[in-house]
Amino acid sequence: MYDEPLAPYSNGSIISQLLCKTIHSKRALDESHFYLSSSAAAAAAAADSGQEDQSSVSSKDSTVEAASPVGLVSTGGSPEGEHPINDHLQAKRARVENIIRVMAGSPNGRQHGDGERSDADARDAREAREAYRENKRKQRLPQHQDHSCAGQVSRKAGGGGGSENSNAKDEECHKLKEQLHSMQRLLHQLQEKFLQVYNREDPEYDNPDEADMGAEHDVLEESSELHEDDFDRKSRRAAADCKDRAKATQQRESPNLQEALKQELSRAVNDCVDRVFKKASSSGLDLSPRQHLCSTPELQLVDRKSQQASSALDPPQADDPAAKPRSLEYYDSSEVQSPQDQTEALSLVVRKPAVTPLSSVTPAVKRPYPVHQAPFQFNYTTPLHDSHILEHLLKYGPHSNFGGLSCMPPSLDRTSPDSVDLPWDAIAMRSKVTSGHLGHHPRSSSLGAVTVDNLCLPHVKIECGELVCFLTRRPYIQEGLTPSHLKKAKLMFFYTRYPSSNVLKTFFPDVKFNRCITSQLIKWFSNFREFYYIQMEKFARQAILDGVGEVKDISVSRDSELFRALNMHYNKANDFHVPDRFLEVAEITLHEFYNAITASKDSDPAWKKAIYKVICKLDSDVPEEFKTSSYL
DNA sequence: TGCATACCTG
DNA sequence: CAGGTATGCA
Repeated sequence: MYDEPLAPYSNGSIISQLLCKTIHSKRALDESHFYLSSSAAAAAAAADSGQEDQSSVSSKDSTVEAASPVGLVSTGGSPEGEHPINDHLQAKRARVENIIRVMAGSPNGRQHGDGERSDADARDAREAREAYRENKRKQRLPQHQDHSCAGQVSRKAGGGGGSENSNAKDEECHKLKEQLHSMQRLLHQLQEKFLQVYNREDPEYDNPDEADMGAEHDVLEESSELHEDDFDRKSRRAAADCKDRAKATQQRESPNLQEALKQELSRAVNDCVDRVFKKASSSGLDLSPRQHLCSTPELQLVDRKSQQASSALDPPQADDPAAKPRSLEYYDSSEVQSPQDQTEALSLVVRKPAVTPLSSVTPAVKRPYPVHQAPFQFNYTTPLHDSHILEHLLKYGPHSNFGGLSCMPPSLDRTSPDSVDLPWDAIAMRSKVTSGHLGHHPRSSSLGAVTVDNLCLPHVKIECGELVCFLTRRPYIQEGLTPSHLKKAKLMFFYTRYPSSNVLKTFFPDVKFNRCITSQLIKWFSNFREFYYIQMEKFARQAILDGVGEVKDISVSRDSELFRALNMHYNKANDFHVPDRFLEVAEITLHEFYNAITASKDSDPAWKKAIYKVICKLDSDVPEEFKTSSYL
């Protein structure tokens, strides 16, 4: 949808085009306040939005705005309107692109120049932008305001240009505005992230809510030689700098804005990279990306299926329907067998010798990133394009990646054979352990999401809720019972109606048993029995009502109504073959009820107890397969 | 008493 | 299915 309107500006990336075309109109948009905190912004925005179509007295920004198809200078709104300022804008374009490149990879991450930016790059940028906007659309309520604003500008433009020739033009204008919005959001997010970078460098977070987000803080803190006051001063100064610069640039010309952006972004990124590496190296951490981030089975799987690598390794926006189920399988199959190993789960996380060269892991990478690249690059050993990385950065910020890195154990047992393929779980758990405050923290889900996303697990697109679910219910030893456990219990009921606590512990090895959990499990089976016996009594009475004269005339087969009722209850998905023995037991139970009822024993309040006593002896052994939770 | 289970209810 | 209550046993 963006191709068409941008076609006339095809010699640059979309980012360039957008910047070139519309960066000066930013103040007409609702997010203009991003650059400043004073009323000047509102005034400027109001002035722009209210007058730009009526007067040419507006600032230079408005002049540039005119370069867009809706402007005054270029009457027809043709692209030619740009030419008078081409050099100027191209210089800015190059700088801003450089900013993005700096963020997307290391300064030397890009190996080709601006002129080599391909259509693919532009496409990636567009996709990233779209995906980003898509994400934000769900997160931001005031989003519709953006659209209305854009719509206003668009309409306004049509009238101001005096050219009513086209809905098409309006449409294009509208699209451009939307794109501009996206870009501005991107920039907005960029600045926010970098402000956060500085803020979080403060060992004493001002905002405790973000404490768990700053897992890197733990790392930095350990070996930090900087005095707390230094951090404090620095962060404050940086924040103030940003605001001042933004304000200043708002009031001055756009080159300054870009310069400010460039400087802030570059400085923040570089600073963080340096610091992380410095601290990491001084504390003996191995931040080699391959060791930590490319050793998941998913990636290896992808490696084997290199043809599908690009799609499979696409960042989260590439929805892979099979992704989550597969992840769950990995999880389930990788559980530890012994509850005692629980504390060892940490060591299960990232291991796999992972000496695989980066290039072999990511065969699609055309320009492999150096090892000493920007931190967020660490987490992308996948053939991501800059735009993807940018998106990632915008979504989670460099800190997020630092957080992910810092979640990595200081010393990994890379030779550990029981490499577990569930980095997110493991990481989450480690985070819980190392940072100690992940547990029920409201922001824990964010960290989890970030961590997940940083681990080269593009297929692991986990919603916050799901992640919380994971974090709370399934480290390697289960602390709570899940629907899967319930299902398993139900299937076990086909074998045992009265499982002992030992049996339960044996067949739920991934559950950390405590009094509560045990009670819950026992309660489950109690409920199962309850339903079972209710059905038995019901069908027994029905048989009697139906005139069945003899017990032997009562049988239970897979076609029986009774069996269907039971199967529906315990094996709803009907994906489990109910053992014949269960049919036998059911038939016996039915007979017991029939006999008792026909013998009028049901007048005794405790008449069922005798039946229970019989049935409880009919339990069979639960198959060994049930011991593996992956059986589910 | 404390625990386990059955029974009842929502 | 879980919570609450009742019952029975050691």
